[in-house]
Amino acid sequence: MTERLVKAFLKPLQKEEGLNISGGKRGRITIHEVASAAGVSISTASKALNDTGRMGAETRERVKRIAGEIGYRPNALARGLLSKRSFTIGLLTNDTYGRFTLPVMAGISDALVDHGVSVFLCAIEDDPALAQTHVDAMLDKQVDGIIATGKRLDRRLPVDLSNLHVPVVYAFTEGTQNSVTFRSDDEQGARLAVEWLVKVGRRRIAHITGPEDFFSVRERAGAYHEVAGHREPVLYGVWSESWGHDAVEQLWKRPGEKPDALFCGNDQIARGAVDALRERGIKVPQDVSVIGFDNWEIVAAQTRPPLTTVDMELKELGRQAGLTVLALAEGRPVEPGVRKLPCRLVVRRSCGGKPPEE
Amino acid sequence: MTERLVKAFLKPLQKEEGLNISGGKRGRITIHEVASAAGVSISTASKALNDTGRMGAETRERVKRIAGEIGYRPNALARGLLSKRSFTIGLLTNDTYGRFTLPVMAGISDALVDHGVSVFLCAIEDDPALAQTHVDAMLDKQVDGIIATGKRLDRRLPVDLSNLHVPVVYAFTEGTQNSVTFRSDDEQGARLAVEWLVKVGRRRIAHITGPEDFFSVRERAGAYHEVAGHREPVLYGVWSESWGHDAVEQLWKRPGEKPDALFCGNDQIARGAVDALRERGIKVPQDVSVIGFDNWEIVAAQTRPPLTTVDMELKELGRQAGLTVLALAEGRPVEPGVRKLPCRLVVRRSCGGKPPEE
DNA sequence: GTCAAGTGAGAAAAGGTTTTCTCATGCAAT
DNA sequence: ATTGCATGAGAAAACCTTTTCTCACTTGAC
Repeated sequence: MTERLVKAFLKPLQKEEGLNISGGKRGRITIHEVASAAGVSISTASKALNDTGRMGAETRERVKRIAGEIGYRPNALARGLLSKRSFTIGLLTNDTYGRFTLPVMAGISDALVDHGVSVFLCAIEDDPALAQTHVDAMLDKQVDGIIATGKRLDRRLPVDLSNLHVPVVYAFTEGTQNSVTFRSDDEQGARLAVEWLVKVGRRRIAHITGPEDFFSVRERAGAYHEVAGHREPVLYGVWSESWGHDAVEQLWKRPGEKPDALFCGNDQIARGAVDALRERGIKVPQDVSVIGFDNWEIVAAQTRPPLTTVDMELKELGRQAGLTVLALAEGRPVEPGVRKLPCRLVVRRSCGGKPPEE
Repeated sequence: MTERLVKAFLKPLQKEEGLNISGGKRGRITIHEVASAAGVSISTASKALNDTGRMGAETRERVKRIAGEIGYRPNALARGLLSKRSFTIGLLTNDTYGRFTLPVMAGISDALVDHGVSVFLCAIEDDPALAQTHVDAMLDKQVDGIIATGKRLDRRLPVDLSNLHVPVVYAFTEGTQNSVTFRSDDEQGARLAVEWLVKVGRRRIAHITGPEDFFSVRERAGAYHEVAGHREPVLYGVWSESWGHDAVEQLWKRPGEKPDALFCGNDQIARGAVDALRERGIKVPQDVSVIGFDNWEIVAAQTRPPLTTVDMELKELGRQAGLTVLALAEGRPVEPGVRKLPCRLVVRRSCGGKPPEE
């Protein structure tokens, strides 16, 4: 029974009987192997492979060819030790569900993979000690930079990143003085939504949204008032379907004319609202248009009818944050400040209207 | 205007005018600083800090104290170069939404952070070239191991990890011959679900589930038949709310007795089913019990009524995968094979019945 | 007073790479 | 025949640790 037990990194060269379980770094090929296989010194080999230094074209080619043939790959640890660049960055987040973090992460990764940069993901759940542990671990590993991200624009992560000796970029979370921060332009996004409702012919547009203490809630409400006027009330609540449901109940219980459109603070609220309308026999989008916010596919696309909503372009946000932290790591100049990225309207079926021409 | 531009890693010691944007690794304290501050050689300093070698207790204490005071932290790159351990592992996934990856990641991180291990997250979207790029980048960085995870138990990642010289563990994805694979015990989970329905008094239990080509679908259906018998049909479809909705329509359009319980293949299907039942005026859980699978909080908890469902304990799965890859990296013996982890019943309100005693 | 054993601490090598410096060769110009 | 210079390639240092080896000194025993 214990015969099948295996050990990784056995000292003696074990017979590989299909035991691909183990690994064992023994075999890793170094530049020494390349050099001796090509009959040159390691310095020449290094220069050949990096296209630096002076040497005969034939030598350079031969070294490169041989390196390729024997499958040489430079050890990033050794390289990083010397160059002070680990080609590694850290992504710190307190967003457990990954609603915001995942798209941001995808963008970062997308932007940096071509530069050979890998990303440490550290999920800290609003736990300062855990956060510090993760930050320390990353600093020890000589990350080239850190991107901090969260689930809310107006809150800080529970750890101080302001005096690190590596660059820090904030994405979708509150940054510090003199830092670079990327965020969505919620005002513009809200305007996009309300203008679309106007464009499809709605006039009595109500706004059902999240808790008023969210900065983005106030920004969106501000833009809503600007475009829609003050004819309909703003209903503040929580970020849940059931609040969307309840809010519709409230609105339809009031005397007087009912809204003909609902601008909802996120897709979950919108979904709750759509459900409540259906239960009242009100047709979406024929009788009432409903628009969401976030473009959380899993909610927006599965609602019946699928939700027209505002996408915060978090992937693009991540991409830019990634390129920025890379620029800082390479010592390129970057202007500090808050960068607002525009949102995008995603037209599905909950408002009526046709998608804008491509 | 350009005065505010900043450069990271400026050669000359720049005045820090609150420019916490830049970083600049200049200041990093090495063991040389510790040694000279303590008036000992670097070898003595190293031995003092690592509690190895022989030396006077007083010297050891002094070195440790001074290291703490000046904030010394060993460079993991240099350490890794020598020890062949980078205290870094890679998590490879093709699950874009993170539905399965995030809990697994949380478990891995949770288990390994205390060991000083950080995790590279690599999202490859079924793109073999991208996957290879990521794997190469991780190998170059000398990861101690790789965990492969996916969105489906019976599919491989689009990259061959079978002959790497680092250990590989599979979690929630199909592994290779002679590898270690962790997966949920879907059969046991399904049994848990159906037995619960029986326990709350249901007898005509239908099963609405995903595509039959999913291995886990067949496993769950098998367990369902075992417990519930063959009185009611199994409806195979897709993993969406609308399928859940449609399936209920189908079931209730048939002549004869209707089911008094629905065992759904995932929470989204369950949610669609609940919605369809409500539209028909059928009360959940009074008239019909509905149970889901996955315990995807965002769906299960927001459904009205909140869904009773089966949790696959993915975090625990991640934890075990993390500990296993660590064990392999350290050369400890691990038995290859597939490990099935038990699921857990999460009782909410969609079935009636009381949660089991704590 | 000599020897063996034990103690505290430092010197040096190793790990894999990049980079700077040095050296030898060959060739053209004087 | 000597000088000057361009060229190709290697030696060695550096990055930061850990670990092994060596050395000097003290102590106790004969």
